[in-house]
Amino acid sequence: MSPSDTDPLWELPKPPSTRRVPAKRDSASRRSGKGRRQPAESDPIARVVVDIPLAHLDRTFDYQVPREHDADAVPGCRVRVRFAGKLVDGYLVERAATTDHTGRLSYLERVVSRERVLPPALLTVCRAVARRYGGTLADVLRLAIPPRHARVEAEPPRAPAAPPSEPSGDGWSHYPRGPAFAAAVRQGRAAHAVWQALPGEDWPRRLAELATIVAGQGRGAVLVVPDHRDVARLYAACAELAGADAVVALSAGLGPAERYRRWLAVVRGAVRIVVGTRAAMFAPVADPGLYVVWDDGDDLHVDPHAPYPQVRDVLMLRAHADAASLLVAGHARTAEAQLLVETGWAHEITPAREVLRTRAPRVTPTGEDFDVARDEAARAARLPAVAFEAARTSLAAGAPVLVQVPRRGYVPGLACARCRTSARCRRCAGPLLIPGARESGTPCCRWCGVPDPSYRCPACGSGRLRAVVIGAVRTAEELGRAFPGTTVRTSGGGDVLVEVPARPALVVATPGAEPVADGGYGAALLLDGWALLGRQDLRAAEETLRRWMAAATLVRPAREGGRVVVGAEAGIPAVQALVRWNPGWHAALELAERGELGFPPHVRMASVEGSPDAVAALLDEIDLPDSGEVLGPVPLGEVDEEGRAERERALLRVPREDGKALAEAIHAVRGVRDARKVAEPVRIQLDPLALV
DNA sequence: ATCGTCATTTGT
DNA sequence: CAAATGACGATC
Repeated sequence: MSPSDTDPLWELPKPPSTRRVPAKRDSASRRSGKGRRQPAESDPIARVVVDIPLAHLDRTFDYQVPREHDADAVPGCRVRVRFAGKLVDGYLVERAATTDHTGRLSYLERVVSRERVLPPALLTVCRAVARRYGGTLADVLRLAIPPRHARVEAEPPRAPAAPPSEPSGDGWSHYPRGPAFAAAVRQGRAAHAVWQALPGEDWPRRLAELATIVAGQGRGAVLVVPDHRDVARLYAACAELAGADAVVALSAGLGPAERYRRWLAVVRGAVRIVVGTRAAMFAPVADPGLYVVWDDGDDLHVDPHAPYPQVRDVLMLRAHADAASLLVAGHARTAEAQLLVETGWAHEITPAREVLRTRAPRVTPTGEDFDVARDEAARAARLPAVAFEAARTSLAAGAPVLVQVPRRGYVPGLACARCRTSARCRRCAGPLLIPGARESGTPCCRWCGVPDPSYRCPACGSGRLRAVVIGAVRTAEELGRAFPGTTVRTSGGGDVLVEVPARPALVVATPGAEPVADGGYGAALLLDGWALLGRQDLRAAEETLRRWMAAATLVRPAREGGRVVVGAEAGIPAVQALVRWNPGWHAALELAERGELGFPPHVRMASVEGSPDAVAALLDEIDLPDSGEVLGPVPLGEVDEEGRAERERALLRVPREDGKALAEAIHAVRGVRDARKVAEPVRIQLDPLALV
């Protein structure tokens, strides 16, 4: 403690004096020195979570509360404590009268501020998330609580918003179960639903209606979307309906001051509706009544920091803990969401078939043997005739055309040369690849490493395999030449358009970066289906459909001429699902298939990644439940002549019901390794999204 | 980083 | 056999 803490005059300039300064410092330091500190009279013990990411220190530690900090040391506040000789940050989670600790207790070094940044409900959530992922509470708290900004904390607090008047929620009448869900939310019942939005649906408005209903009841709502463009749209809708003072937007890139300012408004209970990207999944709204995740299949919903929590899963934990409603929403549907439906945990909210017919665009598949357009320039761009015609018609009608092109950098995989079925390992059903990304050689399983020199396609019996390579991205220029005189705009990478006007233009976008078109696109061309579907990833089909639907939903209804041309064979389930606009059917298929192959979400998996020695050591130490399996390890990245790589990965697999045991095993093995100060890092991720 | 514990070495 | 030294592990 510095003298300035006990002597308010310390830092003021002092008149010249003959008094000896050291004498004054002596008395000040003695007053605050260790020997002189007195414990608070009531509840002198503070239980503290220290901000140290070591698994064996993942518990609370007891300290004494010095009498002078008695009033400030409130549960949930930030503190500084001396821990093993070092000053570290921590959170005071509880005041108590007694301690179990037998040794001497240190005093809290400092109460950073009285602000209760870790209220009990947030602590409960963070503990649950840490348990769920086999991670530490300190790691989760870092994701959940933004860094302090002292000046912002000292500002006058934001005035609490008055409950907004309730909207009608009529927009939900297009969905047979929609009104019932809205009513359940209004009545404060814990309703769970998986919502499939209509094509062209004003989904920000629909979600804003639900959030406003909840806020109207004086309760809170947390709505999480993939990126900041979605945040902007959803925030605007909520602010319009509930009033700007009832809503905050939380997204990355706000800057530390503004981020903390808005977050403080939430934790202080001044706002009822939080709209944000993934970090907002922890937003500590008061009295939560509704949690929403939009487009839960988007990989942006996984936080890239340990323990890598996923938004849908965290919101499920919260909804359960708070007896709040949960809405898993999107145009498409993940296998995980389908599991919620099939187990009866959630109801599905799907559009009425007759409404769907009036809203969906007309979808035309065009496989590999398409008729190339006769037009010379279109031929050069390798445009199928139907695609060329659809685009030309749209442009002639004055409407923009969306062209979806894949991002670069997908890992090529192997598929049957005849029927295109993905090649999978016969032992563990992992994806087959030729090591070293070479043209020829023996295919090996990417998961368990077992070579399969005599692979035969289980679907058609063919023994020939072909690499599914990513086709060259058609450049905007190439397309532009097929439509001379047409404006070509691009959206993707670091340069993402939010909206385009209702004028003729070609809009070339990568998945996830499609701008919204004023009045809708006249057509969308989804031309690189093979590139998307051919990715050697567990989620390739689901992900492809999700991206197609995200693009197709921006197109006008068929009866207004809206057309979607998809560059893939009509027989492929994902194409069928798009044509019939039935993502639920596809998700059910996907889920069933994953069940047969022993994949998530029927099982829980964890990936273990690091140097070969480190991975081997960890696999040796981990105490898996009897039902657990180890797949691999297999090399990652470049492989030398003997098939060795710098890094390896193994997968752990358990039946779903043993997920808890898997998380506990991961936490335990981390504890042992951290305690031994094993330097070699191993990345352990539960429920990894990519299982390439 | 620092402290306490416990085993080992050293001094009587 | 007691005191000094040091390795180790927990860390309030």
